[in-house]
Amino acid sequence: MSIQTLAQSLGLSISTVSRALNGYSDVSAATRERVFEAAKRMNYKPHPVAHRLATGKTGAIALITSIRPGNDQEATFVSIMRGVSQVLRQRQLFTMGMGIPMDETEMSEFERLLSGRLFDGVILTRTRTNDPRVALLQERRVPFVTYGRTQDNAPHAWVDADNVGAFEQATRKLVELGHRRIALINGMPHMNFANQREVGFRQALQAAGLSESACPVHYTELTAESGEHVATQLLQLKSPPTAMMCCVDAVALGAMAAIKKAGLRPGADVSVVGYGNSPVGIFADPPLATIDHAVIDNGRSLAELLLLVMNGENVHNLCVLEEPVLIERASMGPVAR
Amino acid sequence: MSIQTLAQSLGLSISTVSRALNGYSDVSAATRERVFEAAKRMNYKPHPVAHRLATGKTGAIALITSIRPGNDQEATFVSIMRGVSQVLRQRQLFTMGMGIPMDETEMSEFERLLSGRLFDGVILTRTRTNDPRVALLQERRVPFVTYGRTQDNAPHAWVDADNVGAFEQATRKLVELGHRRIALINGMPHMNFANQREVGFRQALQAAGLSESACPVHYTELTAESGEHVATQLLQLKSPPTAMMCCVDAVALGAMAAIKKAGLRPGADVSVVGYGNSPVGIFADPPLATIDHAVIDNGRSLAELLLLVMNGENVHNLCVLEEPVLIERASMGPVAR
DNA sequence: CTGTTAGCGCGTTCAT
DNA sequence: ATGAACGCGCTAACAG
Repeated sequence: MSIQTLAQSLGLSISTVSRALNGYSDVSAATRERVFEAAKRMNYKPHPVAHRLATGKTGAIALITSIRPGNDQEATFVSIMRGVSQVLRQRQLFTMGMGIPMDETEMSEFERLLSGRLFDGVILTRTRTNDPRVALLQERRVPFVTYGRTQDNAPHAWVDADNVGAFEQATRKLVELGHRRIALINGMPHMNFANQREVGFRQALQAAGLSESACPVHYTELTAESGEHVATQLLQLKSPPTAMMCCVDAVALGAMAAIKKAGLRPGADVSVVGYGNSPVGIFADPPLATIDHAVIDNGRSLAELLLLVMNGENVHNLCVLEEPVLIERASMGPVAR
Repeated sequence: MSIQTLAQSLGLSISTVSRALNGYSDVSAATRERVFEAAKRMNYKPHPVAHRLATGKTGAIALITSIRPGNDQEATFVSIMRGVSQVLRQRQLFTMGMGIPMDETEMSEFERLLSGRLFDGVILTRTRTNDPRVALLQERRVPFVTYGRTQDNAPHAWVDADNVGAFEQATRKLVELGHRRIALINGMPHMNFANQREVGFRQALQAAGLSESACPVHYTELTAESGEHVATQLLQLKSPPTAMMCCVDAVALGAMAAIKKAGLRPGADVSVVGYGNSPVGIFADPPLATIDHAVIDNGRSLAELLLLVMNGENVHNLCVLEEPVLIERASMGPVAR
């Protein structure tokens, strides 16, 4: 069922049928009617691939993340996909989630993906402070938006949480609760979100006049296992921290486990704060204090910005900064004395 | 940089260049060399869309899941994607994750997706006992494999865990520990995995001669919140269960929270068993007994089966049944007396 | 208003 | 061993 057979059965030329279907004004109302009726009756659908070849548009966008072992943050990816696809579906666009391994093959895989021309635009997640993928997207002039900012790349559209502010605020809160030895269990510092959270953390320390030596920073994988491992080490220090800021909830849950295994009570003896408000955190024991983060809304914002970028909008002011909210729960409390 | 310009710069015809590039035997070795050299030098890549139009192949496969609010099982989707893409990448195939909302628009969206011709094959997750999506894939003759079996559909290739055996075994273990009132907090029964887990559960009850009335089954969303809600109700029964089998870990974590709020100790007063071996379970308090499930391996299997199906293999014996493993942890213990 | 024609970029059969 | 010519299915510039 091609446009050809449809045209023949109508006794019209292919181009007339095409223009009728695509809503051109230079076709008579009567003809348009006939064409639409016949198309519906014969259940004609334009061949998408031929359509793509002729127009250069694919009708799909890619949501790209990096995948690597030892990363339990996968649920957020699907949440973002949910928000993105919800918006793009209304525009008849497909959202395709794609994962690229974060190893030595990364850039060649990324390049292969871009060369595949499967999509009209890209949403790139998990940005790094200096992100070669962003550079390549810009070089290729692919419309894109990032989830998370960068630091050393040329300007681009982005959606991000105010990581600095969130960690500054949460750390300050711990200071107000009397904590003077606060550790940060952070993600790898080349990940931009981790970098920012550390900045916020240090700002709060400095404002409070806390010594850096009493407030160690560790970099680790984003897993409960890593969180437990690092927290166990921290608790063996001569002057162990009385509070631990954790870059994500999974790490925080691991840290709580370590605290309990050391015979201490999270929230009472050692405070723990996570990030992400993951659904199980509220059911942890004690419930996990965390920083809430509207991931699905971010997905919607990403989609809306991408539509603007694909529409040729100037990229410079296309950004959305979300303010996360500290959720105080029992894992966070006054310093023990 | 099309094949045309490449051919011109070589003083060859388009067809010769094409055949040289595609490894046809009827082209001289010398010419082949020249063509390859020039292609590399000029960085020629065939236009993927034109290639797709000419061949009918897209070089991509879709991993499709249904998305809906109140479902915390999203991490498994990314794990599967990881396994699938790992295998398919070696074949130069792209893996695209796509989510379709599980509501009244589902089938029209699914149809639109299939009509988009963005992929050569499909992996369909979260099967239902009677799955209209499977029926449509068969009608359209799209090569596909499901993650999870169906019951009322025509035969198809699948990968699945032995849900019946896993829940039968875990429930039997609870019986051996002395439990006589065991509840099942299950997913919606039209989801095939939930249906199967209930079958296994009931088999164990029957074998042990336990009364159905003492062993209630509840159907709920796959969230910690729902788990807590249902468990709270269960604990208010006149003869509350001494053990709770939960269809997923998130529900189990919620159930444990409910048990604690009721002043009881999970594992000592009320045993809890989950499913999925989610990474935070081992750090729960007490550590969560669960059923381990090699999700990434399943992803690899899915990819391998799909390659066979796309290769025209007969579908009837294309299936992989995984045996999950019960992991006994402290949330599971002898019945209190 | 409608039809003719020319791409889009590639794969492939059929002569030579 | 090579080239000419056609098909894939559709869009769009041009002519009438």
